[in-house]
Amino acid sequence: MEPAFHGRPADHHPAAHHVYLLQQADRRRHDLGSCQGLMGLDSMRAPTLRDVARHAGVSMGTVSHVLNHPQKVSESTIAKVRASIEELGFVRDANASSLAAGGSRSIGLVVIDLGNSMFVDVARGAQEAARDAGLNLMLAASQDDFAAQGENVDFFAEARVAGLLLAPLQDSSEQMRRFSARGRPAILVNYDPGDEGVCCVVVDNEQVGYLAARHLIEQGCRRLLFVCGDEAIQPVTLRRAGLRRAVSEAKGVRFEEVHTPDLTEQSGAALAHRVAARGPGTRPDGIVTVTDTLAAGFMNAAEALGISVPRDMAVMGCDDNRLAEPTTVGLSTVAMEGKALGGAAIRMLLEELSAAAGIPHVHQRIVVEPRLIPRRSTLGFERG
Amino acid sequence: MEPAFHGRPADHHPAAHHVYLLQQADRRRHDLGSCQGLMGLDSMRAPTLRDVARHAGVSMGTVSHVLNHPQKVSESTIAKVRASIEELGFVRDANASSLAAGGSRSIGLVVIDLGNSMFVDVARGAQEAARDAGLNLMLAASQDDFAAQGENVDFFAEARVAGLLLAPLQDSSEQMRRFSARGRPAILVNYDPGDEGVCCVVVDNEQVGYLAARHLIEQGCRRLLFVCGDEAIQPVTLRRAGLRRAVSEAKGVRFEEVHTPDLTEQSGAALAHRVAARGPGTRPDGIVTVTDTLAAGFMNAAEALGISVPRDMAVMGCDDNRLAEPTTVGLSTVAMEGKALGGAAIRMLLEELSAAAGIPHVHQRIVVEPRLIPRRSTLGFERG
DNA sequence: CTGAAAGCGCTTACAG
DNA sequence: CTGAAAGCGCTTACAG
Repeated sequence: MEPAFHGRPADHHPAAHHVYLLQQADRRRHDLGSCQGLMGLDSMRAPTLRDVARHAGVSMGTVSHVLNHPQKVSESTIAKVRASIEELGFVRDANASSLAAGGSRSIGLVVIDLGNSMFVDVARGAQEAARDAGLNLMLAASQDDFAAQGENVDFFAEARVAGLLLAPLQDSSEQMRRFSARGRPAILVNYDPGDEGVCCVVVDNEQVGYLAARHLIEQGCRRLLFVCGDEAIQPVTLRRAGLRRAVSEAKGVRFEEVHTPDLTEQSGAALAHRVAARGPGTRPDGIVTVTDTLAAGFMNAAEALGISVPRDMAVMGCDDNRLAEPTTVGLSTVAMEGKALGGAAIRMLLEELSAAAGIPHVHQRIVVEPRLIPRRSTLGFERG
Repeated sequence: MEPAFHGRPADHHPAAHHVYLLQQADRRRHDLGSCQGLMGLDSMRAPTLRDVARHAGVSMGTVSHVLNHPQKVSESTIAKVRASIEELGFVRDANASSLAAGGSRSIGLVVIDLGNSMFVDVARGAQEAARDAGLNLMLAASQDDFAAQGENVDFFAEARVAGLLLAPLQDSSEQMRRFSARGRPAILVNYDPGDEGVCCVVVDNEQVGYLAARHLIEQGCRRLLFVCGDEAIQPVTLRRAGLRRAVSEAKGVRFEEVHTPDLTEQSGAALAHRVAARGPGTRPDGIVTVTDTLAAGFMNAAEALGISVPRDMAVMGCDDNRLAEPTTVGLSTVAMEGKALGGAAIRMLLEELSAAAGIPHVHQRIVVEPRLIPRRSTLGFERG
């Protein structure tokens, strides 16, 4: 068989293919013919706005107006210019455009990780709202790496985007400052900076913890275990506070806290071993992990260790992270409404962008309520 | 309580806050002081490369070299320039940079939808590979909208990215042509163009269907139902072919095909009603839906209609789409290895980019094998 | 190793 | 409504 680049086999209609190629070549030559003599153009050079202007017999300013302010141009001129654009296959250079105009219609979204469906939802919600507003949304994911997040923020700063949405897991004020120094607005998503210097859209993470613990208590659990992971992350701290509040409101509920080195499945699995080692009598009857990932690791390991969820023990996660490892039984959790977060963040940014023109902007803080999602991992628990 | 913009309450350390503000102001004045008299600068203007050059006492070319080709500059000059950059808070303008240099180090990824975890995985795999290669990856999601996909492709064409990754669901050659006209490489992900004009990285979708059907047959199913949705989408067509191949290899297996208007849960649920209406004797004992979404809709509706999965009927999806609605019982499926696709696509693009410098590039086609993931929805089936 | 200058492809006052 | 011209902030040969 011939190598692919020698041509297509006969049964692939080589003739039609050839004709097509010739048409392409013809067209190119024809399109640029009028200016070639004058300019000494390389016929392979991509057409610029100047080429369009010459082809249409108007000035560059007029072409630019057709592109950006068509209401300032007569119908007939618009038609003429559009035809030339079409014929030459002109694609404007957004870099030159932004440079000359001093800004772009794009906004950047930096998300810490796409491995948590919460952030995927934020991206989808933001994308939708941005499109509705006629803005371009560019997404950058940081693979759970704080340094990469900083590079992404810098990237958008260098790109001179109109505004930024940042969904971090920890204090990123330094990274944001670098961005905001240019005077462009930035909004925090799912992170509460705790002061009034920045707009933010957050989920009530204290309530997340509260709903989780209260649900377990309502299911009849009386010996709770909170699995808290690394405390440095804001959602973890807040959720823990909510867990405690739920316990303090109930009567006769004991609880203990365990800190895992991180929030991975592995840590969840390791915890299952520790719990199993305890012996049935002293084990907790309800577990809340601060993330679904931990819960998934725990449940999948517990099974093999002879702990049955939910019969022996109810388990709750937090996040409604559908990208966490699947569990044998549906995992009850508290959902974060990421789409709502993303949409609200875009609308907030739009407000700040339009406010930039004179009106003093007051930084806002929108709080979205979380939602309990009970599934089999807790609904099947029966107090023994 | 006072409104937030009147200032912070005393217990927030207002003094420290004030000091901080003053430091900021001082610094600004100091930094720009040296050039203000000469240039009549507005002290609020963001510093440019020219400002850095003056501040460091070198030419703009040298500053540019420090940024882009530090090996061409002496140690001492680099240090001097970097200090000025730091002190002025200079952030280079990527638009100007790309314009002058005639290209960027960014590559674009256009994904049809982030609601299918397959594409999230593609994005993550591509992100990782791009970062390893020192490239920036910009992601644009199209919300399952073909026109939006085209706009995203055009956006990257206008941004003059170095290359493009496109993960569509249908023939997008027209959109790609507009991009490639600039001579920049583009790679298709998860879509096979069927000719040699484009590089692509695809999953063997025929094999996806084959694995799904064979698995059901191995579980003992003898009356299969294929739920095919809209045939216009390439993966659907191929998977259906694979399903048929598996049946033709087996003995004594009957099958029928059903076409749903689309691939949504609602269609899956509607199908459950039709199947339930048939009466137990004539129902299929194994169902393959071409997407997990359809399967989820089916399963969740079937439950309420008195059909028990997997006892009465085994159900398989395709995609391993973890963003599909959760099902009461784990859904068996065939996974697409999106991360591998994304990573391979980036490496392919890098190859094409370096090949651009003279060596004729031969378009390639990488095929990734799918992977069967058996879960409860089929493993619990017992031939009745 | 460093500097002066042309130019990348647009946009936007400014005149007509 | 249209055109000529300055300028956006960089990079890159080209000389020194």
